[in-house]
Amino acid sequence: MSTSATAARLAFEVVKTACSNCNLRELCLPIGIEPEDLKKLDELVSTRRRLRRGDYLYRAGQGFESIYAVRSGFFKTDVMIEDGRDQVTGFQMTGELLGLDGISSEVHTCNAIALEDSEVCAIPFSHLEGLSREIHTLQHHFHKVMSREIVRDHGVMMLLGTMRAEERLAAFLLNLSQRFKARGYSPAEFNLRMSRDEIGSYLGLKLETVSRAFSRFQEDGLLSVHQRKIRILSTDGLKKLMTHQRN
Amino acid sequence: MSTSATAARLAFEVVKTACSNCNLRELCLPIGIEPEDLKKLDELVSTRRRLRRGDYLYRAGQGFESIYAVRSGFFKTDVMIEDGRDQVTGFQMTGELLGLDGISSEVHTCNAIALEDSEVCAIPFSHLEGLSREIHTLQHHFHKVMSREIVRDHGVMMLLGTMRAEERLAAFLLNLSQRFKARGYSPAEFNLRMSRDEIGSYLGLKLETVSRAFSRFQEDGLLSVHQRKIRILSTDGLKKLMTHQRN
DNA sequence: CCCCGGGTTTGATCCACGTCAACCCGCTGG
DNA sequence: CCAGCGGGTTGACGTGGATCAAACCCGGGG
Repeated sequence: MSTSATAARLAFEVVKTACSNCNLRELCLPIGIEPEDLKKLDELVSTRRRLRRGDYLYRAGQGFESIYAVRSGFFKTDVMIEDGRDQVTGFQMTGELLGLDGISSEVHTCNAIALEDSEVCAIPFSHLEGLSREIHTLQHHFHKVMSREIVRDHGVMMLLGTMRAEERLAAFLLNLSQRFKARGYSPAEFNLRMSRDEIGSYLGLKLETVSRAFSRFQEDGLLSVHQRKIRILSTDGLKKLMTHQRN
Repeated sequence: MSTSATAARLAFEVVKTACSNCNLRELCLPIGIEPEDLKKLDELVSTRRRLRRGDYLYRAGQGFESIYAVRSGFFKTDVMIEDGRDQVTGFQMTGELLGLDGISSEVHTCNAIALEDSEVCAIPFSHLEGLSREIHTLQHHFHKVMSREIVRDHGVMMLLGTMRAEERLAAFLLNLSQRFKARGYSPAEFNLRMSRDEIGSYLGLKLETVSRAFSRFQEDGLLSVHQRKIRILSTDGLKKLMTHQRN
């Protein structure tokens, strides 16, 4: 498969990166590391990489060798099957990890695409494994991160398997809201980095359905929507919508 | 939550278990381990546990301390949300691991239930972490297993998000078939351990829809179905159904 | 032997979401 | 300033699967 075309123009740069003073330590990997281990940790991140909106961080089929921590920006990952159908499997924001799917077969199984200009730290996986043999807390934290990804996926399966359109969108918005909040941004007002189509793909809906759900939420006074600018007017309303409805 | 009721009657037994001569080594964890490491490995599995059909291996909310390898039998895992809705997140057979979801928060996030009389090896997670610091290949293999779980979940998300009822069932049957084959059983003829309802829950469908799809496959000569006894008559037919259809 | 009950099948009807199509809005570039 | 365009909204209509309901099948117990 000729996936290298656009990927080729991606620029690498070796940077003197310091995990030890990175202000998003807790979100990424190194939580609760002993001071004396911090300098070892700094060797972990060998390269920093900048991406422009639309750039691929990696593509399905490419060899796997690093996982990536989002330093800034916003990504989506998607998978594709033979017949051309594809689906967004996740959206990643600052402090979150990308590429865990590649470990199993040494090959990336999905595409990771920047939804806005972004910057990531590349963490060579073999280094990570090596270092996590020395630093217990790093090892354990990494395992937790992988496990959390599994739990998150179960949540999405639940959403896709049992929830109706408006519930899915409500769940999606509440999740985003909370993640923005955790990063110090307003949980009530933010703008979406992804299109209606991408939201739909993630939620197993068509973009028209997503659009209608947005309109409905606005009519009901739960939200104000202007293009991709979202303001949540009633978190409770959204939550109620999810829990209560039917079944 | 009073989850301890039925769980209480589960019997533990400390067994002299030997991973080193377990005939499903390759499926479970220890692949490609050096001979001298094998005896260390044997200390890993501290307890064996037998379960009867319907028994819970663990419940959502219980503290996490071990992962489990299925030695024999068949399990399902399911998650539940507040309002009572639940969904089957997976079916596990011989040689597969259970409990990876519990690592992230030290608490199990789903229920694991035996669908037939089964036996599992309990692998205390802290032991596993300790040993994987010594044995590189164990560490790496474990990471691969976790990653594979993530990839599998993405596949299910794809299925739930983009496939129609019959495609879902076809994909499900092909997957089962392949897993039976990998274990030395017939890929063409097997009997399902789970009810139509459980299949439906896993596939995001109602049991009636599952039942109708089975009937349709039978009419079309792809399958013969008698109760839970399945015989696949045309693997290609099932595959074609998945790839080709619509969209 | 029949009765009972859980799981399954099948049919008739309903409805949430998909599909198709028109239109709109805000941006970019000529 | 306007044209063109990609993304978004809205409406009319079709349909796949849910829902409701009845009947069936099979194993187990009296």
